[in-house]
Amino acid sequence: MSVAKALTTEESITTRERILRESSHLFAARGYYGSSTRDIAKAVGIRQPSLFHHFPTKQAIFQELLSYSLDDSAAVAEYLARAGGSPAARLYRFLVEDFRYLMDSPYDLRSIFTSDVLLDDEFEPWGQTADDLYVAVADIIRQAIAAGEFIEIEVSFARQAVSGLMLETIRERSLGEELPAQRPTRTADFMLRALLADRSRLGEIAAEACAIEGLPAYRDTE
Amino acid sequence: MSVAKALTTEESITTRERILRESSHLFAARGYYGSSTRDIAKAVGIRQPSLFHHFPTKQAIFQELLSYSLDDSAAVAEYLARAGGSPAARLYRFLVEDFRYLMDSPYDLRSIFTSDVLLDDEFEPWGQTADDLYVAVADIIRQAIAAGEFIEIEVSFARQAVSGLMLETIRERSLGEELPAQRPTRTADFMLRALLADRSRLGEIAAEACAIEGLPAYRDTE
DNA sequence: GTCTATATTCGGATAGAC
DNA sequence: GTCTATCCGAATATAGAC
Repeated sequence: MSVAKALTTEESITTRERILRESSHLFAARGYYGSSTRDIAKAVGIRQPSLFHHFPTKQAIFQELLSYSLDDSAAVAEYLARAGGSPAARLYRFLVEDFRYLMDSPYDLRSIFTSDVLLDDEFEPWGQTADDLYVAVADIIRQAIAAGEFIEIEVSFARQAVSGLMLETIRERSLGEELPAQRPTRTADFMLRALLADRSRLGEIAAEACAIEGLPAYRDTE
Repeated sequence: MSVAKALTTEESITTRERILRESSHLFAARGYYGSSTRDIAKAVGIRQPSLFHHFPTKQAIFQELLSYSLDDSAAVAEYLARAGGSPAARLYRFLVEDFRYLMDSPYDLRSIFTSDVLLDDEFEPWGQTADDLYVAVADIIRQAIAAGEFIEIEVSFARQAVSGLMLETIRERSLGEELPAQRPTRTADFMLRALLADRSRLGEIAAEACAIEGLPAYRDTE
């Protein structure tokens, strides 16, 4: 019954949504410029000009994927940067939330993070959003160092380590097999182990992270 | 005097080498398919058809960059996977060596690691080399867990964390400013802090890592 | 070793029928 | 909402002069 339901759900996906999903996989595999509108159309099962009924340009497809992957993450990071309580717990919560969102997404978002294109003028607004996200994460790390929860470490370096782990997770997911459900917490554990001044607080911090409330919701597909 | 020397050195770079350097930057910024041979030629300061005097195809340029970034790293990782002594120290040494190589390289090797293209048939041999590299690193990690030096952690996850950090370092370097000279050891420290069962052994392990001898040499440019 | 000129294929996007 | 047919610019690569 649940299989039948799943199939029904699959079949009710709109063409527009299928374009987004197939595009994300092609962009991830061959880059934005390496994926032609003909490739996308073929993957979706329509002819090339039919794409332009759903999106005005190829750019618009990519922009929608960018917006999906960045807007909500940035909102969550900025919320957590301003929230109270343990900064370490807030970083932990961000990692768990963001990984889960990326893991469960039907899109393969590698091309956004590897960002062949993010520097281009056409996509500049999202370069800005990506910056906001980075600044918010760096801010949480700075707070954790100031509070003595993290070791003395260069903030930009720690922030980059976070990005590196995220990117690698997205990449792995797109290589095929499903990632285990514990992956988000495991990744957050890993990160915190490297950063905490007192490793034995990890359990306590994870518990506090779970209790944080009021986060902005992530967008659904469809 | 040393500045004059440096300038002389700069000016003695061959056209072929300049093609490799400019290509690597373009590939990193806009992807392999997003960078035309016209773009490359313009960056080098010659006309587009002149490229084909130095490389038979555009593919061949990318393949040379692939070979540069993967062959020696894989050789070093495989040597260290078979070497004796502390596995943790061997992983540490690999991280330091590989980061230094990537940091000091005149090429921007992001496009190789983000690998839009590595899955393509045309570049299949280097997909294999990348696999060899990953297997060797995973093997060192496995040895360290078995020896009780590392916490019980999923090997593939730890290996991915290594890749993520590497990628992020390459990316950062290419965004502009020079990275500090301590970056390789700092990165290795970070990684080991997350992995070690007993964090206090870090100093001792770094010292043993420095003492490892007989590593295959990395290639020079020109 | 670099140039001009050009062959040829493939890219994004539009017009208009159904 | 999808199709066929088509425009037009840009892509890789070659030929042959200097």
